[in-house]
Amino acid sequence: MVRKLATHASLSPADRKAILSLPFARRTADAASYLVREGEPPTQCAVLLTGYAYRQKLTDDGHRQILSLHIPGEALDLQGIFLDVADHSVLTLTRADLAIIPRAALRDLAAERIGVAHAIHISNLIEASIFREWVLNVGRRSARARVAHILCEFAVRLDAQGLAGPNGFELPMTQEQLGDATGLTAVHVNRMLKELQSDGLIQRQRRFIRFPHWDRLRDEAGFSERYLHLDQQAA
Amino acid sequence: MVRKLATHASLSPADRKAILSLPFARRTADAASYLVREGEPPTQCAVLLTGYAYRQKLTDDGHRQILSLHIPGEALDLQGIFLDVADHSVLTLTRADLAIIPRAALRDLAAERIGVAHAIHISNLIEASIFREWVLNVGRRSARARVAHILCEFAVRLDAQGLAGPNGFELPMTQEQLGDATGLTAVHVNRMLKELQSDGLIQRQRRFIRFPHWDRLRDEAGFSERYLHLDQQAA
DNA sequence: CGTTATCTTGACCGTCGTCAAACAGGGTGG
DNA sequence: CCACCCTGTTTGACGACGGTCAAGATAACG
Repeated sequence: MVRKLATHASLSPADRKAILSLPFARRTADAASYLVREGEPPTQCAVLLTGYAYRQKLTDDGHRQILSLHIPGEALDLQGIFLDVADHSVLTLTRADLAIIPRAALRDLAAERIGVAHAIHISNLIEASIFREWVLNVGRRSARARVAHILCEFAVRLDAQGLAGPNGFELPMTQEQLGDATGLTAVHVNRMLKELQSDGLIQRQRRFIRFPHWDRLRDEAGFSERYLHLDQQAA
Repeated sequence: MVRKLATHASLSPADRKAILSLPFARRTADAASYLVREGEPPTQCAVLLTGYAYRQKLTDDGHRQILSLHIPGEALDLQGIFLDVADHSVLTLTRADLAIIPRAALRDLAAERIGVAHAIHISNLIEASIFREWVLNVGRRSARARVAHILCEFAVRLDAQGLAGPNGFELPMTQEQLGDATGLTAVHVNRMLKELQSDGLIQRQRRFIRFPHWDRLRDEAGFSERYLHLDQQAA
């Protein structure tokens, strides 16, 4: 369960054993519960065993921006290990099973085993790359392309984790949340989804999404998976 | 000159010597010259001795988004060291003096000296935090607040590097570039600058900016310097 | 000086936000 | 099993923020 932690980006020889023998506590969290709170010092790192999560920031007048999405198997606060105060919050999107690892244990492990530290570093770098893509998405793309783009990213990442159904996936978020992730309002997200649907680029039933013409959607979104660094070499 | 590389975020004992004895080549680059090109494998890391730089990404229909700004003393491609292919480009904003360090040398040093690797890691984490703030800025703030915010960030970072004049600074970018950084058009950036000016929040003469009421501007921008992690502890 | 990039301003327009109401689904309790 | 409610989705009318286009003004630069 914890083994997916770092294999994503970088191989570790028998560092794996050390990771697997980290102390952890299992916990189940309801949907919409805080795992990290902006402004507080992080004390732990959670690994998503099941369920989804996201990060957010608020403007001082209360507008929310979602910064990233997290799918099962991902570690959630790998940068909080090394930063003294959280600059954003992390919340569950759905009910989720977590493995909670104390921050100190991870720090110690990283200090001892350079392979582990490196794997964490790579993972953080890839996340940073995703933030950069989101700056572009929210800053320079049309509403339609933004929505298409986030669907593409989600689909490709699910697929990379081996979680994608053969012909679609369940999108675990409301249109309100989709709006906060794309810098739009829920109403306008709805308009775009309907538009993509009536143009035949996606099919929906409830929150289950299907892509009849993946390549056309990809084009609309201007999506290129380069930024996900999926084939990043092991170090 | 290279010593500023990592001291920003984390102390290194006599790792400093190792950093200072890295091989490097000095080079002067004109304004608007590419240092890293999206899609290519990075081969080097440049440290900005003088001059300014920025990172950018393009949509497939040619719109540009600026992702971050870099001021003298900062290392420019500290994540390219560990990623196999660049997901964005890095360019100079002005004429700049650079110290070019081969990628392999830095990798080797990081592999040998865990303190150096850690310092690079922290630096990358802080950059990631800045990307997150930019997602928020571009996604959820009004045009006026976006422009105010980028001015605040630039001022505070200059000040942290000891480069701020007592009462203002030279903004080394055109309004077009300011637009690409904030997700706006140059025309609208101009409108916002004039508005901020006539409201007395900034003073300008040419590209030199002054802040008569720093706290009011800060409020307008919704700026909090937490995300810059300026007082991040040494590890 | 002339040439070019940048800044500035105005008029107009479109994308997207706002407000509000109707509608669907999924639980819960009677 | 059905009323009820709550959250989320859908739709329409309207308005505003910011984009577009174009022209003129101001530097910088050779």
